[in-house]
Amino acid sequence: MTTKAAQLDSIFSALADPTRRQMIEQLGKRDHTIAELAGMFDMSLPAVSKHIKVLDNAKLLSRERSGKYVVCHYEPKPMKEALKWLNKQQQFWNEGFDKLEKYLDANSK
Amino acid sequence: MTTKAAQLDSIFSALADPTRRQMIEQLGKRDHTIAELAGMFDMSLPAVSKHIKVLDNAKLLSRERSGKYVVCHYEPKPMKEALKWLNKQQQFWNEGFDKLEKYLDANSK
DNA sequence: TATTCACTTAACCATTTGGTTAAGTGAAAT
DNA sequence: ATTTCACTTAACCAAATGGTTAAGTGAATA
Repeated sequence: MTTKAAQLDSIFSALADPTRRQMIEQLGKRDHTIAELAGMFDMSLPAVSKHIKVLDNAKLLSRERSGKYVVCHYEPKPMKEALKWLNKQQQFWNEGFDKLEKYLDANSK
Repeated sequence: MTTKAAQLDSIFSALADPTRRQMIEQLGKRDHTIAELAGMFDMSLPAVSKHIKVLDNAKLLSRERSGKYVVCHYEPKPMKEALKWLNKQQQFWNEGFDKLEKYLDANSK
């Protein structure tokens, strides 16, 4: 199965915002409640809630109710999809580079 | 020197659009003129020109005049910056996972 | 049961984005 | 010199983004 474009759309646009990248960085270390995340950034709770929603839509995190708290948990799978695309791109580029190198080698005698 | 947030902003938002990702895929294989790229996508030249500009601002490509043509050349450096961030994120996450594994190992006897 | 706490949703606003068509520019061809 | 080709910029538009404050919801506490 190949990654759908729309999936990469939501992943890359989720990662395009510095606040959201920082949130991911924090969640990579451990789970956090929304209020904890809000405490790290100088913006209103609704603003934070919106960012979380964007990350949730991109499946970069999952939310779970724990009593009156909502705990956010980092989900690594979409990140791997992004890495896959970037690596593939680099690989193709390197192949092109290899071709050039081979050409240069073959004609350098 | 550490990658500035604004740099990753422009890279990830450039990659958030499917048309621009396809352009990068094509340019990864070989250079193309603007008109060639335009031919691959069902949109006006100005629309293509705008996308190219976004990729140029993110330094994912360079433009050079060649007679009356403008040739676009793929630049791999920003892609490496994106890969660096994603890998770092995965690495931290894996470290956390290792910690969990170690804990489980230590308490499994 | 009423209140409070931890969010979420709604309504609003300014800015950005991604497209359009029309006008401008610079090199090539006639 | 004029026209044509390959863009680029300008002006416009609708939709999306990222923030705000105010109102709504669901679980815990008094």
